[in-house]
Amino acid sequence: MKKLPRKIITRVLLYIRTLEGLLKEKRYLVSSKQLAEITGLSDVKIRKDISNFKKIGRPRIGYKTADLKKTLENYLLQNNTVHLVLFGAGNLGSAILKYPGFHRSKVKLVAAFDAAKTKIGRKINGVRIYPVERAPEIIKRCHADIGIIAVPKEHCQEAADYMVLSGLHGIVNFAPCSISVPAKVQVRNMDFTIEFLSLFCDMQK
Amino acid sequence: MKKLPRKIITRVLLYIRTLEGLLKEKRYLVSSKQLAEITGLSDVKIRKDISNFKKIGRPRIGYKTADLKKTLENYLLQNNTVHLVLFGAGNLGSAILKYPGFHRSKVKLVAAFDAAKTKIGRKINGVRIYPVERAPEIIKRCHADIGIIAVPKEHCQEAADYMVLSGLHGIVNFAPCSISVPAKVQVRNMDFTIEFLSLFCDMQK
DNA sequence: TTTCAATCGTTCCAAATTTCACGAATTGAA
DNA sequence: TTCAATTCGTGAAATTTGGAACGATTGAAA
Repeated sequence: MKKLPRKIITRVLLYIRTLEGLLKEKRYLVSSKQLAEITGLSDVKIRKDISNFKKIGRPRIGYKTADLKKTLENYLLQNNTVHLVLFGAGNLGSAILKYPGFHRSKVKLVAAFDAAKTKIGRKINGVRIYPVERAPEIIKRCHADIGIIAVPKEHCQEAADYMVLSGLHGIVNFAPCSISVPAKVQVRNMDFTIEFLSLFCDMQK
Repeated sequence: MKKLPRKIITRVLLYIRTLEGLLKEKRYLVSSKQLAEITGLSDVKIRKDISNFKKIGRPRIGYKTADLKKTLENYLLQNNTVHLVLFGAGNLGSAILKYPGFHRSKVKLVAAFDAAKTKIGRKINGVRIYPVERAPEIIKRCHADIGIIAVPKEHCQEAADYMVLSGLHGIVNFAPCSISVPAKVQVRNMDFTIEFLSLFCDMQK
């Protein structure tokens, strides 16, 4: 099947999250219009996104919540668990390690790295902290998929280099600086300041 | 002047961040091509973004770093400081309170709210934590612009309601759930799980 | 002075994305 | 059974976004 653009992938993941919530509330049927109300997207867009996968909806009825969720998950995630490693166990890093949203989901944080001697060997929320030098070895051993950068921006590129060296092909960068990596490595930047400011500018109508 | 789409705003904020970095390195001239290399965007796109504001570049030379930064800032931020309030001083909330990236930027976190009696009255990084009931009063008093949701998802909608009640028109939601707010309120969702999964799906080519 | 190379700014075009419009399917009620 | 109402799925139009091409400008070198 064809590769989907990122926008659609992100929305579909939002549908999956929403469907999970609906299932918890025992709502076993849902229409694109209801999903639209919850998510704030348009119903047509939702139907079109869904139609990338399978004709699973029934006119006049909507979708079976569980079936739709399963269909979307099968296509996007195929029962995979995404393995994450974290660089930087400071304030933000620790918060990510303790993030409860991961617990029962398809995401697992398997190791953390830090430069501070005092932190090494400790465990946070069951995840051990290693010295950065051991990153390549450990990342390969535990088959990590994605690296998270949560180090001060002075060490941002260094962390990225370790990740590339370790064979990671995906990086989520929380540091407020750009990194330089080979083209095959995908980077997603999450600069809180930029997020806040961009929302603010948007608000100024 | 015309309102710019969000994508451009976000990129321009990235240029501003990049230009700040260049100034620190005493690089007083920069070309669109150099900015492209640093940011990973295309030089044409960068020139086009910049041309929304003013003809400030000089062929064969590029842009004066300081002037360009000032031009972009003037248009987008107009010397405003964005005032943030935080709901939820747990792990993630505390990390945001301690986030060093805000210090010398246009963003200021002015108050935090939490439901836990034990946290109320404490200060984190100079920001006092108040009971949520006092949110409307305090938010109005300190002219906050944007609210950050960092509460467990069970209390997500409640936090959003307080924000709307307090007159906020922008919300950044870190909780993994959708919120329902009036149309005039802008919401930006930051679900870490979705970010990681979407990057992962993208990587699967 | 003239020429050349680099870089900006802009127009035009292609691709991607969203919205619109509508036919098809299904259920429930008359 | 027939009709009305609802909702899906989709082709087409419209909008947005990104990219290619290119003229214009500038500084430097011959």
